[in-house]
Amino acid sequence: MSQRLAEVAKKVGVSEATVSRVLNEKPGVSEATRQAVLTALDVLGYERPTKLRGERARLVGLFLPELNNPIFPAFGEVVGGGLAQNGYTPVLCTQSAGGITEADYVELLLQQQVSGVVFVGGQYTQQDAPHDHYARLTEVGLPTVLVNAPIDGLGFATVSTDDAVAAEQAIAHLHQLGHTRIGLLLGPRDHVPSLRKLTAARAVARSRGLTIDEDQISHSLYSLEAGQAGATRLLDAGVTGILCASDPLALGAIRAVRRAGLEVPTDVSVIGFDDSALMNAVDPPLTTVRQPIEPMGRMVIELLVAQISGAVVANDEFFFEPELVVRGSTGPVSAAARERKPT
Amino acid sequence: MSQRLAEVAKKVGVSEATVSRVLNEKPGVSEATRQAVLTALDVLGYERPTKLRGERARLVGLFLPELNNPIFPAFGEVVGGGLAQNGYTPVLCTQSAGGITEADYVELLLQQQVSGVVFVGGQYTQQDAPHDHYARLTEVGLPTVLVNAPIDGLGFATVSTDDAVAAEQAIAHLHQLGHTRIGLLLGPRDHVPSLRKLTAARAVARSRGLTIDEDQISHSLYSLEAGQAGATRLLDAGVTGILCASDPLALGAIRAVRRAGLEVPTDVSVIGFDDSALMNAVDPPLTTVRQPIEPMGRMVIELLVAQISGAVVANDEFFFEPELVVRGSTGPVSAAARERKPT
DNA sequence: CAAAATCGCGCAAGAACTTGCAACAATTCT
DNA sequence: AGAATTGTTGCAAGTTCTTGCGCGATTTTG
Repeated sequence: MSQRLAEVAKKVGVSEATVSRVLNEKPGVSEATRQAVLTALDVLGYERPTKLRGERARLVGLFLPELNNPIFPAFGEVVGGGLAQNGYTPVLCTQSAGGITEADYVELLLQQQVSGVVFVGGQYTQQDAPHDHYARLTEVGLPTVLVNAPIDGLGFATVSTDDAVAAEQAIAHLHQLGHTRIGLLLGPRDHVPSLRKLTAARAVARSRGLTIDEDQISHSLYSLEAGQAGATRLLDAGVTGILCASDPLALGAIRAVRRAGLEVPTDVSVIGFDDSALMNAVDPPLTTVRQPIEPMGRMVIELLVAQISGAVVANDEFFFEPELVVRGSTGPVSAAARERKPT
Repeated sequence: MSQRLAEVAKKVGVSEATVSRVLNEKPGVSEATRQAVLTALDVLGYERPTKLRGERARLVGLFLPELNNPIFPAFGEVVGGGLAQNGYTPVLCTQSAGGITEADYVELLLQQQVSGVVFVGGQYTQQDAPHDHYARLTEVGLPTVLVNAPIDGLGFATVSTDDAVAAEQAIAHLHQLGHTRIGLLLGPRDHVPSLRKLTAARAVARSRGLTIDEDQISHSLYSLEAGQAGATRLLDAGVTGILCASDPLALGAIRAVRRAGLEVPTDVSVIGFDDSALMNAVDPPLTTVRQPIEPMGRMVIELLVAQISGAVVANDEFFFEPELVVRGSTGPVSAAARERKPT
């Protein structure tokens, strides 16, 4: 490994001086020789010093928790597109089971000298998960934007859907349809957006004279199958309307309803959350609370780009109002349903 | 910018020698001093030489053409997970409109010294798109694996779903149900997998005494809306069964059928392709030809890892047999449908 | 067609970085 | 307590890389 520069020089048949000039973008080297040197550099596995790598690739880390729930690819598309338009290249980091951890990804991105990081989901959304690696980001002052949950004490700019409004709209919709026993199908117990929905739902319910007991709340993982299992428990508790924390959970709930020999929305109404792709094509078309991902994505880009260009942005949490999209999975509570009792 | 090392040394209050030792991970430096030097390095914006950036991040570029069609996130999940299990970090590259081109991404990955590249889709699947940047990959001998279409003359290992078998299964299924006027809703005219399906479908149709005329073939972009438009044309031609080149196209076709005042599958049968997520939850549940993405993904990983570790793998195209999944969007041709004539 | 200008390149001096060695301090052993 | 051991650091010599200068080749100009 010794005599690296000399070795390259010998390979191309030029002097060390010429190689050095190529490496430092100095003038006085013909294009032909320059290419020859660069080729030899690659052939010999010589790592080009950073200066030579064109202008620094302006990379931005983009964390998506998973790709199964279509809302995350959708966020990825919006944010990734916005980054590209601003001249940044998104490096998508998805947590795949058994693989690389979020902390590993953060180190990796720091090594790659990324210009910034966007988290659309990750450990920060779960209170009990390790949060230590986020401190690394503040340490080196890396521009960072979070989506849908803040991290206390680290002062990251955050862009969130207003979960309280979402819960309020959903509960109001169900209540107006005559539902009084409403179940909540949420994510894990320490998941911030789920907690926020829970708190808001309880408050709204109370103000409308309803109660949401413990057995009307189900925490599960964010998969269709887990949703089906959780919803089955809720049905046992006699609920006639289910508010779900994601669209896949809602699809699981619909499956659970059918498995119980009931129909949606005749016997049980189901509301999803996200309005991810194809939710108008499922059976029945899903009533759901839409996250305004386009404006949120634009805000994320704006905050990130501002930080990268050195501006000190307000490290507030910016809330975006969701929108209830009424389709076919909710309806008036039926007489039969009103009779149905907890088992 | 001169005297870089000396400058750092002065800042920390040690000799150049010590800084040099830290930079090269040499022993004989106390942990405290090491940290002090590293901090000063960051503070002064000194770019750490690559050696110091932990062990080289083993990156692998993963090209997905888009994220709207759920089959691509699904591929991403399988391949990304497999890479992680083998100690590689996937860098997902998705073509976002107006942003960075595929050629740019390739250059970027080369600069980042990736260990290999996987293409799940991209310009190589379209015969008329520029292919020049792929030659760069062979030039530097970067391990590369393609999915679902080969590139002539460059000798990349390729893993594909057998489009011929897919077309055969779909046509056979429709024919058995009594359909004789079968339409093809395909991707762009120069899209290799679509061409392969077209060729195979025509051959199978001929062997069964059917014909597929020009007006029974529709080429469009791969979006639900484009599919709807294309399918409308096919319905005008009087087809009773439509074979689509992707699931979103099939959903577009179903929408077109309904727009025409007809029903699926009573009046028109629709077959998708991919069996992407949620296709059993749409209305009606979609009959589709499943791409075996799990085994394909494993093969991709195997081929890539073998190449990275220096093995010379056969640059063949490996074909995987798809599987017809019969659900609710196909049914026997009705008397009314048989009467329906081209407009 | 020759003189002049320009360009590309190697030489060699010097700058930047690495490393063997010895000095010094802290700790452990006798 | 004193000696030995271990670990940390700076000095200075050795490598490796950068750059000013001039030579020769090629192109341009009168």
